[in-house]
Amino acid sequence: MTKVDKRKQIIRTALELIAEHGFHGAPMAMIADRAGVGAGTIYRYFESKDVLICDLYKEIEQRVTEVIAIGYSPDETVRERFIHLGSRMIRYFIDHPMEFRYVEQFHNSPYGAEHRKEKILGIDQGCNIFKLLLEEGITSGAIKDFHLAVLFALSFGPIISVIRDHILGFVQLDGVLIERIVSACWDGIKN
Amino acid sequence: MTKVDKRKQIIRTALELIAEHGFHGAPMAMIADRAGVGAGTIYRYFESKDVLICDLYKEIEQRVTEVIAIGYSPDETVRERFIHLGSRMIRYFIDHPMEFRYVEQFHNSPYGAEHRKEKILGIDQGCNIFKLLLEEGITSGAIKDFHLAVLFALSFGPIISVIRDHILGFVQLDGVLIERIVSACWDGIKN
DNA sequence: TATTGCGGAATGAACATTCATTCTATAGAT
DNA sequence: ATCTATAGAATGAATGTTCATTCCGCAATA
Repeated sequence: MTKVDKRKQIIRTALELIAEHGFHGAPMAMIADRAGVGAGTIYRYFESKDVLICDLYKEIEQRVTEVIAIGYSPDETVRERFIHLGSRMIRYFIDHPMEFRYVEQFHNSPYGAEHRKEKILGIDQGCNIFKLLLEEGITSGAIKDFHLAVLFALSFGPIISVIRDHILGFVQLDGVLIERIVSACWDGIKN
Repeated sequence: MTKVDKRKQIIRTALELIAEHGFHGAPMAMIADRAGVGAGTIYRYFESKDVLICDLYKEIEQRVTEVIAIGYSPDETVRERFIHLGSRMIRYFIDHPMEFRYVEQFHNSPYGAEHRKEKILGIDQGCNIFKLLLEEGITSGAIKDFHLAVLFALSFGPIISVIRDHILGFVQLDGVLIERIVSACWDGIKN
């Protein structure tokens, strides 16, 4: 196995185990075992478990950002673009349920709090497109004049919730339903 | 200290420590210490840490259920009742931020998965009023005909999200804003 | 042969839980 | 009223377990 492969293998295994069993149900020894490497080897690629966890998060965040931006056209109406981003996000996480579960775990942990603080201060790349879109909507009068955090809550809150329900098997989402749901979110924020 | 007081003290301390530092940042020894009891004493009241954690959750759930039902009148319109429940829930958690953080931690943990499964099978007392209200809304045509899980997502998703933002200091919620937000949620689910 | 990467046993810290002991409060005896 | 016996509550040091991390000898490669 090459160096790059080994790193990938470790990251992939960590994702699987942590998504399924949580940070504390995924000991380094188990990750090493399932990844087919020695326990010590992980430390050649990641300084500590914390670093591994954070690096993995960053990788996922970047992948999501890239994917939801595909096919995004500034020429469309605010509503159309909102539906585009919302739908793509739901689709991405439905196709990558482990990444979703991982991200959720991350957000609800000490790492998440840290992460949020950084985001509110600096530039949050992850939601940048969304942010710009919502701001444009407020300015043009298409969207209710709420604080940005509230608009995020009204948009992402249901989306996250619905993805979780799908992954847990409570609902079965398909293309039509996804569109209807994102459209309902839009009804919540539109003027 | 009486027996009842001691139990209360242990539960209260567990709530504080776990809300702030997470399940794994709140060792039994620390809980005992801050509660002013011996480490072994906790085990006279709770069989294990797991039981303590679950009992505490149940207590919070019950308190919330009771409080949001106050002043609820079946005579009001579906919309009015929806606003009532949503607003009261936001208010309750704003007034009890530690309970909110605790509940969030609980939901995003192995306990939470277990809990969800039980809920979907049996009678979930916690959201029973909400459930009945939404079902009535669907029947009467006041609410969009979505799967119940989706309606829950559209209603609670933003509410949870917005409470968290308030507690973290991103937004400052007041009576007017709360009403506007819950009203926006209603716009999302109404027909 | 020298160098680099690897594995996995060894280490030590952190924790939940236990249990032998101490304390406390009540009841009965004097 | 005072003293003693007893049950049950409380205690916290000791235990055993579970990890993250380190370390050292081995193997592959150059």
